[in-house]
Amino acid sequence: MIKTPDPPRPTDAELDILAVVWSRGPSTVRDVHDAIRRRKPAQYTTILKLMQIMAEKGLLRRDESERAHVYEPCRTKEWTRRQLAGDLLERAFGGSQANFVLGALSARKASRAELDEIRQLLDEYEKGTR
Amino acid sequence: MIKTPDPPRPTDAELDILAVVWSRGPSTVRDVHDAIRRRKPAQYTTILKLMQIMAEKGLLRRDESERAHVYEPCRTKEWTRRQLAGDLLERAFGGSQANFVLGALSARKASRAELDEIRQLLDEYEKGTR
DNA sequence: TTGACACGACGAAGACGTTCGTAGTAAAGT
DNA sequence: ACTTTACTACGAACGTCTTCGTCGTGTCAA
Repeated sequence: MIKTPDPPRPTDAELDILAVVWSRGPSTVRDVHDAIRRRKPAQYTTILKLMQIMAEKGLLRRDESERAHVYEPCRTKEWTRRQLAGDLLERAFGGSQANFVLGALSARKASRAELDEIRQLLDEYEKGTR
Repeated sequence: MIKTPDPPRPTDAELDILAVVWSRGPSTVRDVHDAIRRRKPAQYTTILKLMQIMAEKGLLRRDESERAHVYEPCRTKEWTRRQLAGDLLERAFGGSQANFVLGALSARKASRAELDEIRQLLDEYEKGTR
């Protein structure tokens, strides 16, 4: 059984691309380029090169059966988010989840609905680990 | 009134140094080097260079009145954590604080005490914004 | 068939991050 | 006085990230 090694933490530009693929599903370079272009100027070949590198790194996998290759993430959104959150949690928050949450709340004002959502999430989490 | 521009996001190596200064308070290069050395091999001049660069960037400020310069953060731990959390929140979690919290919880099992701490934090947060 | 177009491959440049060796200098010990 | 030690400063090397231009090739329409 082949154990694919964990891909490295995505860089900033790579995360932008992942965000597009997460929301769009399997995408071509053109799809991603069009999406990113809406928010900031970017050359097509820049996105292409990045996605090729991401495929090498194991962040994306690609289907070459069509002329325009179709890319999708190797790892789920949840897996990658967990890695990123865990990394920041350890490195900047000393592993304190409470401080981590406080960081998120102080970064941006949370709505009432959002707070309720978090509370519900905590309840379910506790239920699951009990 | 002079408005010092926000310093850039600290890099990985820079965050290691900030973590030391956060826990130790104002420190010399030697202090930081000794602390970091305990966890991984590092040359003294590597730490020195990094801290000099951090001072240029506005991440650290230094007091040169003593022979061994004393460094301290320009921004509070809380400010920097807020920046880092906010950055990751937007870029990897689409701004969803609930998903952000879920990421933290799934990265590492939370103890009962930690969950309670988070709940209390939510209550106080809501009280403060009401 | 030929021209316009879309696509992937590739190389290279420039910025940045990280590491370390060397040099210069002041202080402290012998 | 002289040597050793503890600092800072600096430059250089190396890798990584990001960006872009160019090339070759396949596709489609006139």
